[in-house]
Amino acid sequence: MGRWEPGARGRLETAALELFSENGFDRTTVADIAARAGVTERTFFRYFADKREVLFGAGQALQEFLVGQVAEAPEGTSPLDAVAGALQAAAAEIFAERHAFARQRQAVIDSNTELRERELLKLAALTAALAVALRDRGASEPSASLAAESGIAVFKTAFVRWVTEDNATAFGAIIAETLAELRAAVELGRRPTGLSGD
Amino acid sequence: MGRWEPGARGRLETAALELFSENGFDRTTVADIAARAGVTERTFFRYFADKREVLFGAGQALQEFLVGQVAEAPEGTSPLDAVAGALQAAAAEIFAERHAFARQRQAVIDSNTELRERELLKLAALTAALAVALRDRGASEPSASLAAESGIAVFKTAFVRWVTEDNATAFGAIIAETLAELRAAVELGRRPTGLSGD
DNA sequence: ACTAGTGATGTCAGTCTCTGTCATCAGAGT
DNA sequence: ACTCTGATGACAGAGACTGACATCACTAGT
Repeated sequence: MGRWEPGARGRLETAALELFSENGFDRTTVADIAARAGVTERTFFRYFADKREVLFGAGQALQEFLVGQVAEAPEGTSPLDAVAGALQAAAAEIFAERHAFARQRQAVIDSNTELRERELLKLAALTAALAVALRDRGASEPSASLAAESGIAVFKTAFVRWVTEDNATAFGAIIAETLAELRAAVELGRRPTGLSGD
Repeated sequence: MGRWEPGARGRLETAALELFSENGFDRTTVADIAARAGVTERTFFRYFADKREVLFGAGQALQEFLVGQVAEAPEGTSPLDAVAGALQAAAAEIFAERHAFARQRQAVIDSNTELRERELLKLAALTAALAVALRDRGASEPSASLAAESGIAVFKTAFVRWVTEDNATAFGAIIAETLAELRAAVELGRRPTGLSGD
């Protein structure tokens, strides 16, 4: 393993979040981050493919967790419910104790378009992985992708609320409410409304 | 207006799509594009904020069209139906005659992560704009965003099918089918399934 | 201990994206 | 002709990222 000061990766992640919070993403150079972490610019790029990636290391773990949860959902669970259940589990086991961290991180991301762009890419990858997991448990194709998309839409919407509200309302409760809203919104259109339609 | 050879913007867009198709996005430099278009690299960056943006000029027009359609939807139309109606209109009036172009463009985008990233950003902006349009016609907040997200999910899924299938099936028909699939997928979960839930 | 091997890091040179600044040039209005 | 304006060119430079090679600390084998 490493022979130098261990934990270079973690130091880089911490340094980056601090500097982005203090000075903003654009006004922080990779050289700045590397200096604070006590390594070289070159080393930064050995750990992270690009400057933005330093903020998204945890995404991989979340994705694996959610995919695992979907795979283990009780048989007979509908695709959307399987995703919703996975989100509930993540809310309890991953997000619950990281409200402060999530806020700081999200504030940085929201303040910069490039970072929001990367976040969307990560969410799209997550959506695709969930669709695969749903197919693996028997869902057919258009449904699997749509359930995954809907589930992530719920997650995005709920996450904004959770991070925005000062009093850290239980993330799981917000997810449940948001899912109900989605169902209501989609069902609303069921009744004929005079729109030309098909 | 321009005093030099007019249409610099269009020439840059054409040159970029050609070169990206021929050599790939990474192996094409902005200098290459500018040279083929008969301008300088500096001029490229006067028209487009960055190298990727040259492929997304049409997005703005599409967004305005869809927002306009949503605004004009008959009163009483549900949010999701308003979005679906707008998509139908766009399918007929914008996409119908551009199947070949859409395929080429999408092939380029799909072959590069950075471009897919930008595409996601554009779709997110579109989603946000639709949510605003829905609120303007009376939708409440969580519903507006969720309807917009769901509508865009339908669009994304349907677009993939439309571009993938060789025989250019009517885009509108695919959209209608996909919307029905979404409703089925979301309703499935309505019945209790033994999932812990709330 | 001595020596070779391994993995993480440093060093350096270079390409490409993107920006700021100033000069230039064609055409419109006077 | 004279000026004003808007688009473009020319240049310099910062910063992101890459490839190639050297180095150093520790490990394993002898």
